Amino acid sequence: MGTETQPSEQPWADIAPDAARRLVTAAVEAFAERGYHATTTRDIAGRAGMSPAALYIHYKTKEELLYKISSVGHRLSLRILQEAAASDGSPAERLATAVRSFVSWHAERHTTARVVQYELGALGEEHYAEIVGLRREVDTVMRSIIQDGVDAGDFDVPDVPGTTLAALSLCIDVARWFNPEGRRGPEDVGELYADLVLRMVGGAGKP
Amino acid sequence: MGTETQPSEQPWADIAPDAARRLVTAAVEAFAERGYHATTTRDIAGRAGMSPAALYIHYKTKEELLYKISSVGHRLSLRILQEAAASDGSPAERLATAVRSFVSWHAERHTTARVVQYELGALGEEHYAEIVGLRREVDTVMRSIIQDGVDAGDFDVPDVPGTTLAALSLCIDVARWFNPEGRRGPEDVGELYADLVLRMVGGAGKP
DNA sequence: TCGACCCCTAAGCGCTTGCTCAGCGTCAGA
DNA sequence: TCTGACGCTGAGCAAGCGCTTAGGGGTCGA
Repeated sequence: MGTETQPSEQPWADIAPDAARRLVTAAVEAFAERGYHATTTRDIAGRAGMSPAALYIHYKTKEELLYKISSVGHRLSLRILQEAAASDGSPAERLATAVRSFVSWHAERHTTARVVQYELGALGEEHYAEIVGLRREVDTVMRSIIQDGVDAGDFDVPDVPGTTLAALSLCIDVARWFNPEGRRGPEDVGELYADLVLRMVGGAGKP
Repeated sequence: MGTETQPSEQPWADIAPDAARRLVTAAVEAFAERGYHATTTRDIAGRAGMSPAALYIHYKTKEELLYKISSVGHRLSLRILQEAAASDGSPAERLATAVRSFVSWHAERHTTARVVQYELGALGEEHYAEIVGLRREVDTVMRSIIQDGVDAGDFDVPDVPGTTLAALSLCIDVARWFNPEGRRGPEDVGELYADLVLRMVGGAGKP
């Protein structure tokens, strides 16, 4: 709940000209609310307090804005997962940390995460291919934690790729349903989900 | 794998004039592929082998098509869940059956499910409210199975609403990532997920 | 004081969108 | 043979889309 979010978790802090940053945050809001295709460039510019033409001074196309959001968002969430995976502790502890932080990022930044996770299909071909590469890395990190637990004899997992898929799917889908007005805060969901994923790998009571 | 799908699981079998049915199936394909907003009425009509104007003889608007798909799809998936919940057996067996059939429907009919689960936001206000009601029923059914297991002492679940949310989220997200070309068939995913959800409720080895 | 530079806007272009409408062919019943 | 209902098409309308362009108005160093 009261955990202060690090600046690194605020995705757009270091985007260069002020106007460009205002445009990204406006686009994130709009894309998350209505979806990429239902959002107009006029709407984005309006939310950023500018005329429609101003958008094209900072970004070549509307798709480039989406790409920027998707790229920065994917890299940030991947880094959060990697840091958790590289931390000290048993596989169970690392898995719990990974799920907790990955999930609470998806909840805390659920507007960004929604765009990141659900608007991939609107990217151009090359941009899409690049993002798919990042997603594969996410999968690799999660699978390696689970595999470590299996190798150490701490987890009981008959199907490692399948369980990895399910665990990531669970985390990612938080972006879809999370409601900041709801009873559960980001940290609460992270805690709940860390427990559930530990149960899935059969390593709940392990050191 | 070889399990024959009942006609009831083929959502559009009983839509009245042939042309109207061709239009729904064309719309499902198009919406699932590109999303509602990125799909044009010309595209839908084209896939159904008709001129753009023909669409409006059978459906008042493009949104009405989406509503039809969403309504039929939600009712069907709800019924599948309800039937599993009403079956004989221990809570663990009923939960496994529910997850297995709910998940394999989402995989088997993943194009329909994708529209059902991810295009809600494009519905008009009244239609949206109606669909939200159906979704609440889905939640109620799943929660009651889990609660039964807790009451019977078979499950160990500290947070019933939270676990219900997670279990449904897991099932629903299958529609997003499922790939019919992949190694896992719908029945395989159903089996895997039934096991994982049983682990989540701590009732894996129970009668 | 001046010109160079950067941001920005007003206006609008070409195109696509959801949707309409007059009319055409087909076919059952009289 | 005529008639009316039905299912459909070709053509097209108004509105809105992504994006462009010409030019205005600040803020600099010189």
